[in-house]
Amino acid sequence: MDAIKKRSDCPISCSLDVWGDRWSLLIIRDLMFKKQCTYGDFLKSEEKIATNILASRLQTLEENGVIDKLEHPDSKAKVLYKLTQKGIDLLPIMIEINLWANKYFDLPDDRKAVLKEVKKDKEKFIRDWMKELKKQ
Amino acid sequence: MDAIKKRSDCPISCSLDVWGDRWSLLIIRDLMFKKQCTYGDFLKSEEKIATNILASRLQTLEENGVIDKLEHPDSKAKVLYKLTQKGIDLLPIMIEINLWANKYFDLPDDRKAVLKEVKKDKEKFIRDWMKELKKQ
DNA sequence: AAATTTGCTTGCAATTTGCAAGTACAAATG
DNA sequence: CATTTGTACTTGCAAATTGCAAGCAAATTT
Repeated sequence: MDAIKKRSDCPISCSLDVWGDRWSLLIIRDLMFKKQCTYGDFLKSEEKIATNILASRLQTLEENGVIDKLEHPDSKAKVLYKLTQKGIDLLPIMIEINLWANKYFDLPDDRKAVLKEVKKDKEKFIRDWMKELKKQ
Repeated sequence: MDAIKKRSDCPISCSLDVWGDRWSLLIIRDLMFKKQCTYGDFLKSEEKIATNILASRLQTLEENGVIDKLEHPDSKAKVLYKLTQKGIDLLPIMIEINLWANKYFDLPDDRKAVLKEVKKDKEKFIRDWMKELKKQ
């Protein structure tokens, strides 16, 4: 549906064409924290994404190979969304966004605590978290 | 004009509220490569941003302290835009986006070459480039 | 069998985008 | 010094996107 409409060959531009809107990275964030989410999980997030926007973003992210849909083990009515390797590889970007935000916004204490950990050994943190995300 | 309409206290969400649209990071990219740009320079970029969108984004980025306007030494008709420290601090995010894009898109050769350099010593690359950006 | 949950889709008003044209001021040109 | 050109925007408007509310079909629970 959302055809591939590359604006240029610039890496930043290409990346933005995939996830450069106000919502996609929040979906990806949810999947990084929670590993797997249902449609309803995304709707429950703090930012209150509209259901039609969510459906549209999930489709685009899937079409671009960033996320995957899979059957829920408990119920055919539910759908599980998870990150692909391409999605998992966005983790370093996520971390850097967090670190930037930590410098320029006043974040909730629990977030600040995590970022303190990140700073101790960024490489290791990313490596460990990626391993976690790949587990399933 | 664009009032501060935070969707949540999440660092990703706060960051997206500042530069999370299809154009802002391209403006920031231009400033990272070229250090200083005029209004016309931005318009010349490959992605062909519309002039009204450009004006609106420059204003929002300035209001959020990411970029600064300054007088052009040669002419009062020209305006120079540059990154603030807050803008310069987006460099690690930019680098990670580049590295991700390098893994999943086929980039122009010159870009690939730079990223090969980056990978040799990411920390140093960022440090050196930041120093360059701070020079003026 | 009826009610509820789940993952969407549909309709529509409001906002945002994108294109084209216009404007005001500065600077260069003749 | 009058006119053209350059620079940084603004304005108008159609088209696309967003966001809210309601609807819907299949699966599950009661």
